[in-house]
Order: sequence, then structure tokens, then C-alpha cells
Amino acid sequence: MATARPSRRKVSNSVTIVDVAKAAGVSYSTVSRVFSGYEFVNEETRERVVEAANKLGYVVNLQARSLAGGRSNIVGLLAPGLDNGYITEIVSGIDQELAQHGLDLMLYTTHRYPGKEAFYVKTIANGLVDGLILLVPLVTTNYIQALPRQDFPYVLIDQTNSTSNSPSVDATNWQGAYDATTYLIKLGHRRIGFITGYLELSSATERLDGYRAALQHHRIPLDENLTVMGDYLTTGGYAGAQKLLNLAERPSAIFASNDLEAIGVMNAAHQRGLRIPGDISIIGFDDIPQASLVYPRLTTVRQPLVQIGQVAVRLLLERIDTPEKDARRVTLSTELVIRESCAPPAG
Amino acid sequence: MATARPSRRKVSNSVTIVDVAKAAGVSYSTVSRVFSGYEFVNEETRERVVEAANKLGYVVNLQARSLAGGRSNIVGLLAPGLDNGYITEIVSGIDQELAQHGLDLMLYTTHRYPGKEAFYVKTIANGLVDGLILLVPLVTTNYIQALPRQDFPYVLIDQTNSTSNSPSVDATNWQGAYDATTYLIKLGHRRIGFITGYLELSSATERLDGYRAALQHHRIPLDENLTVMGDYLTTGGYAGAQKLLNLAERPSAIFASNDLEAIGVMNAAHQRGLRIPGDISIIGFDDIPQASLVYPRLTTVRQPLVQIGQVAVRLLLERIDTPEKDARRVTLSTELVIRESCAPPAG
DNA sequence: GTGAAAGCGCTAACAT
DNA sequence: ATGTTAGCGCTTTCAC
Repeated sequence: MATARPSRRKVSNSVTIVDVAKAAGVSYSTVSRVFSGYEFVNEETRERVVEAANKLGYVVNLQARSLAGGRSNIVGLLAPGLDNGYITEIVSGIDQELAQHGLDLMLYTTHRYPGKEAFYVKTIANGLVDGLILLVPLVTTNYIQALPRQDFPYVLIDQTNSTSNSPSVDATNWQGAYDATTYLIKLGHRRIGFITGYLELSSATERLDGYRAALQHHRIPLDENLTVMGDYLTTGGYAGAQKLLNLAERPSAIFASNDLEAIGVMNAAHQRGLRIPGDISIIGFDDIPQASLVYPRLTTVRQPLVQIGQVAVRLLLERIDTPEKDARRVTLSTELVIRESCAPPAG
Repeated sequence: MATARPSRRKVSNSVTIVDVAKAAGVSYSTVSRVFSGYEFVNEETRERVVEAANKLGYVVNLQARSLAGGRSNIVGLLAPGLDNGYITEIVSGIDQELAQHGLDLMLYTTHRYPGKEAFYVKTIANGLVDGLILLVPLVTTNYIQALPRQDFPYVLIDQTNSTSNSPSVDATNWQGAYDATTYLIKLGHRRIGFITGYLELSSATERLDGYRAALQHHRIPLDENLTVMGDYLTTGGYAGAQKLLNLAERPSAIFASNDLEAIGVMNAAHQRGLRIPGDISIIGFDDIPQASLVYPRLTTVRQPLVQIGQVAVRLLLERIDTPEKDARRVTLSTELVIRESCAPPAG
């Protein structure tokens, strides 16, 4: 008895434009025209076709369309993962904007193929999507080079240190960090610890620079011990806080390069029985949803995350529709959000 | 001067199997065989092909493969949105498991097309993906009927009240609710408020039933006033808590049908200056990441969210590979996670 | 074991 | 305004 061997064929009971054409009594290219938005179709014919299609339950086969040279109306998103608020907020913005334009989203998460990103990007560009949004904050590879001949539409989020003139969206990282630091200084803090982000990223270096500039501007000498390395993750924030809090001359405030790190700092502080903000002030960056959930609620620098996603989509559509135009880079404003995690230093 | 009209053609500088075939000196069907995993290809030939492909930077065009009847190795996920921990945790599990099998994810969020879900599902099933995971907790439409002739592989998450025998994954909702309620009772609570979930969903009714069963089992009379309607959202939890806290005989504990609601309850309690758990105990359901972020940390019933996602993928693959086998339904265990939001009643 | 050829469902010239 | 035709890149018989 032969073993049942699984059929590799797809279910093929789908109705195609040929079926619709027959039912409507037109050629199948007319059907194609109707559904691909071609203007010059006789109104009567169009109605007949649409009616037939509805009756038969026709839905376009996107891969066929895409193969034949049309648009798939799918946009790809390359992201490290979906596991933090920073990303999901941006994705949410992307999603909203895409919906506005009747587009769909194809999601690729890279964390699973560390090191293979370039290949990944190539595959995507070679495939179904009309364009690609790159949200790859934790990856150093220069994806852009992998994009075939640069003529595949893409847009970068929060990655502006690349040499090429790519379309990109980001926020005023320097200014945001400057504002946060200034706020702490105005509260009376002089020893302000700083935990960096993942320094391969422009956002991280910009925030570091903003912090330093604010100190300098207020004539507070820079103490190198007060700057520790982080990685934009909670664990890194926790580790950084440990170093900072072990210092002989402990800082009275800590500025974490993002909220995830700030939450790690809060954990470390809580663990030592330090009161926030009584014993130590903590400030973050991003304003992810969790920032207003933690106790005390985190004072932070808001990035318009959702809007960043929306803008990314718009920029991408610009690239797709008018590739001859120059790439734009848009930088959105950050804003200090004062909540309960900062206070004047004790004593 | 004629206006530049944007080319609608896709970038077509990609290398195809024809190129590889030429370079390797074989017919292009041989190349196809090599890359589609056909066994009986001469080892030498295979090597030559692979080498040529690598040199040229060949990557398969998925839509072409899919069109021609092969698999796309893409799985579709239909979800309401990405805006809460419940979903992102599950997606994370899906993502991990997919990666294990070399599959990609195509994400559809439905919240944008309220009411059009059935059409949506049909489009997807007709298209690129090899199978579909339905994570549609906030939607009542019977998606399944939209799946062409039922022979398109799909799996349901947390939706078991459908009549058909669909493959599905869920958790022990009844038992979890029973355990949570019993825990509160053991702490000494007698007046336990309950905020329901979105009652169109089986998970919500099961949790309600579990709550009631526990009361009954401990001979605590059911007070209908103590059960208020919710919708699995934070706002609903907040509103429900208001009703409960306005009661003449206020409950000493509130069991929210999920953590999102519980967070709403906490907000309401905080707002009234009630201490948690001193003045009121609060318990949730799900154990989303935020549950351990709020203050005080939320006692809750853990669903193995990540695992649910993983299992969903495995079930789907079973459907794809062995459609002749019966659909399985797997129910994972919940577990009470005791943190700081519950205590014996005051006085 | 490998080549030749048909066709998946569609778009886009090119005709008319 | 509509029909005809040639592919898009691939899988899959069917030959040899």
C-alpha cells in the first residue's frame, strides 16, 4: 500500500479573470483593466464585469499581478522584533497609514537571522513587496548596499548615519537629550549619570552629544565615570545603573538613553531600596506606553513614534510614485514629558 | 516637453533561473529542481548550479514559485492590531516557531477594515500564503466560512466557540478563572467583583463561568451587581471598576477578565485614593509583560502566550502537510502568578 | 538524470 | 474602448 504523499499543489478552486471574462462576455484583458484601475473602460462594460466578478466571488491574485509587473500593494517592513513598545508604536503608525492607502503589510523580523540581514533584504526586494521600510535599530549591517542597484524603493527609520542619501525619518535626538539634561540641571542636579544607547546607531550618539552639550553649556564639568555604556535594552539599563550607583560619588540623577533602559534603572534603584525620585531622579527617552505604567510614572522625552511610522509610509510612497525626485529626510520634534520620576536632589 | 511618467514596471534586474542555467550550462528546469528540493539531481550538476547561483546572487522569486504551484513558505496572520501585550506575545511565539521552520510571516491587521474581514480572509487565502493563523479576538464574523471550501489550511487562536471542528489553540480559561477566584476567597474575600471580557468570545464566557463556579463551590451567594460588563480593554476595565466601586456595599476585591482591564481597574482605584492591595485587591488574567510593570505588580493568571503562538504554527503546519488528518485542538494550562496586588480584606 | 514545453493568473504593449 | 498577444519566473508533467 502506497503511503499517502501530501499534495504540494495549492488549492486551485479560485476563480480567475478568465472566468469573469466568460461570464461577462468580454475579453479577459478588459477584466484586468477594470480591476487594475484603468480609466477608459465603458461604464456599462465595467458594471457588467464587476457584477460578474461579485457573483463569482472573484478576488485578484496578488502574486500573479505582481509577477506580471503590476503592483502588489504590499509594503515590507524589516524590524528586529515586535517585543518592545518602541517598535510596536511605530508599526502601529505604519499600519494606520498603510490602511489609508489601501496597502498591506508584510512583516519580517530579523532577530532570527542574525548576520543574514543583507541576504534577507535582497530576497525581499526581489519579491512581492512594492517597497521596504527598514526599522533596524539593533543591526549594523549596511542594508542599503544590499538593495539591488539602489533602485528599489525603501525608507530608513531612525538610521541616518548611513553615507548614502536615503530617504529617512527620525527625531531630534540631540535636542531631546539636551532638553532632558537641562531639565535635570534646572532641578538642581549636578552629578547626572548617563547610560548610552547602542552606539552604532546615530540616535544613540546624538543623544550622548546632546547630554554633553547641555552639561557644557551649563558649565558642569564632564565626569567620564558618569557615562556608562548601554544597549537600548532593559538589561543594559539595569547593568549601567549598577555601575553608576556603585560609584563613590553617586549621581543624584540618571538619564537613560531610552525608556527601556530607564525601566532597568528603576529596577536597580528599587532593588537597593532607593526611592524615586526622592533618592534618585530618573529620566528616559521615547515615551513608550510602558513609561506611564511604571511606578513612579517616568519622566521622559517623547518621540512621536506613531507619527514616525506614518511619515515613513508617506516617504516610501513618494519613492514608489516619483522615483525621480530626490530623497527626503524628515526629522520630527521631540518633547519633554514631565511625570513623577524626577525631583530636585536630596539635601 | 512631455511629463516624465513614472514607470510602473518593477525593477527587473534580478537574476532568474534562466541566468543561472546559462552560467551553469544546464537547462533551467534543472536549476528549478535544485532549488525546489528535488532529490534526484546529479551531485555534480547540483554543485555546479549552486555555485553559479551564488556567484550571480540568485534568489528565488517567491511569487513566481507560488504562482507556478509551489509553496510560498509564507504564513499569514490575521490579528486585530499590534497594540497590546496579549497579541504581541503570541505573535512573538508565532514568529519564533516560524523561524524554526524557515517560514516568513505576512501580517494583516483587521482593525482597519471593520466588517470586511470575511472578504479579507478570502483574499488572503486566494493569495500568497500557504496557511493562515486567525487571531481575531475582537471580531464576531465567522471567518471560517469565508475560507474557500474549507480546504485552505488555517488555525484558530483563542476562538473555540465556532461550530466547525477547526484546528485551534487556547488555554484553560475556566480553570484559570476558577483558580483566581478561589485564591481571593482563600484570602478571605467574600465580595468579589468581576468584570467580564468581550462576551462574544469563548474565553470570556469561560472565565465568567469559572468565576461563578468558584463562588458556588465555596457557597458564596452570587450577587449579580458584582458582575459588570467589560470588553477586554483598559477603558472597559476602568468603567467597570467605577461601577463596582460606586456600589453601596463595595467589593473588597476585583477580578478583571484580563490584565488590560485590570490596569484600568488600578487606574480607577488609584484615582480614588484607594490603596492596592490595602483597600482593594485586584487580580487579572493573561500575564502580559505590563502586568509586572505596574505598581503594585499585578497578581494574575498566566496564559502561556508565547507557547500558544508556537503551538498555533505547529498545528498549521500539520494542516498543510497532512490535510487528511483530523484537526486537533490543544488547550494549554494556565497558572496563577502571585505578585503584590492582592491581600486579605481590610478589617 | 535532464531537457522541452505547458501553464499558473495577471499586466501591458500592440493592435484594431 | 476593447481584443490579441507576449511574457513575468517558476513548477511540473512528459519525453528522452
